[in-house]
Amino acid sequence: MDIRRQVGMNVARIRREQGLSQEELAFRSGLHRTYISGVERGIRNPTITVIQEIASALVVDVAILVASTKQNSKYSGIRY
Amino acid sequence: MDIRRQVGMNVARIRREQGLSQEELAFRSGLHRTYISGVERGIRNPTITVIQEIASALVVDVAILVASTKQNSKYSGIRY
DNA sequence: TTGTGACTCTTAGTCCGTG
DNA sequence: TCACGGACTAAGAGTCACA
Repeated sequence: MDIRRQVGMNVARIRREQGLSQEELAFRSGLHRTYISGVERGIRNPTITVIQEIASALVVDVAILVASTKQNSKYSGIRY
Repeated sequence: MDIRRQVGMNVARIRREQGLSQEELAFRSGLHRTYISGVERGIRNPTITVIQEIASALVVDVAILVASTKQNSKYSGIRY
């Protein structure tokens, strides 16, 4: 599983859970709307600082964004 | 707390726990030794794919490398 | 509201060294 | 064994018009 797709799926899922548009997330994270789009689709290869900014805008830990879907599909199963 | 330092401390700590040199980790991860050095010191801004390669070489999950564990700050009294 | 190609500018990442 | 620097090439950051 490509880590970029994994991060993208997590960002998109959490963003939707919070009822945000890509544009709103872009504004909150200080990134461009099309860049957020690229990250969510897994075609961008973001640096750790960018991921940090997105995580901050979503008010979640960076570890949540890089976690495999299998682990965080149900929060109950997470082991740290 | 700078996420880059956080990742750097985690990489350095886990690498030492496994008794590996920077050069050995560089070889296993397919990255350059000077780059590993920079990541550990927090002066590099690695992409998510690079972090995954390092995580793979250390046989840990990516989430472990980005985790902000309070244990790290007082680990061995290291000053950064 | 989001996807996409095509950019420019900046930095990620390599390779040569030294102390 | 590692920190650190200079110079370099590949790739990411960041933006836009348009679909």
